[in-house]
Amino acid sequence: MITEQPTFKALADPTRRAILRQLANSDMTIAQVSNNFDMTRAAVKKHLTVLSDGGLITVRTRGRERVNALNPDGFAPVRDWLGFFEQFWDDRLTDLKTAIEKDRSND
Amino acid sequence: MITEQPTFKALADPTRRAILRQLANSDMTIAQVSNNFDMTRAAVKKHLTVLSDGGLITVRTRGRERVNALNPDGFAPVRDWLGFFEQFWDDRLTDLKTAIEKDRSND
DNA sequence: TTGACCTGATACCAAAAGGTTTCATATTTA
DNA sequence: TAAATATGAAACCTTTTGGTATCAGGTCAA
Repeated sequence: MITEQPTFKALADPTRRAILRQLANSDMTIAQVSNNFDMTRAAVKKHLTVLSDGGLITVRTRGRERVNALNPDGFAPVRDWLGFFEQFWDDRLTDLKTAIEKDRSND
Repeated sequence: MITEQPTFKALADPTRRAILRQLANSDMTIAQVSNNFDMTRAAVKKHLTVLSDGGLITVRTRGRERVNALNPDGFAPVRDWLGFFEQFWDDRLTDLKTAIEKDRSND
């Protein structure tokens, strides 16, 4: 609801996740990214816009080109969100352990 | 493309992520989950189906009720996917460090 | 058995998403 | 300057998505 929504939305599409993997290897212009997918440049451009909105990539201008680059920090919202659950499970395990210890002391 | 798509898709909706947080606290029937959201039971049921398809929750029958529970293992595909990028960045840092060391040895 | 209760499933709707086509604009470069 | 290159943006189309309303079926309790 806060600001994590654009990130999760950006990751929901398989084409966009594939683009991110491409960008992990090297920065690419829109045309370069387009060459790797079976769709028009306009469609790829839309995906790049969504990825940018989600903070997962950055775009810099180089002459008439736009160079897209992965933004490692953009993954933070997702990692944090997953972290909530992991923390939760850790706490649950701790509680379970405590309960067992307590039960043993009652023997 | 493999089997991670249903998981990412399930996480893309804010209502579904909210449901997961609810289920982190305790297992709930469809009716119980519905009480916490401003939409019909049918709509919530659809969301639960998507979450189940994504492997993020499990559903067990208890009489005439369906009890929905969080499935911790369901998050693995997302963690693994994120892991690829983290591994990648680690390698990049290692390469950078190596390059710097090599450069220094040339002084 | 008979209601009351919990859920499944279907039909239907409006809005969003993913694509394409087309045209305009900015940069290079011959 | 002119042509080629790289992109932005808008209009349009089809499918998916998130929701509702409605009805049928299984389960519990009096």
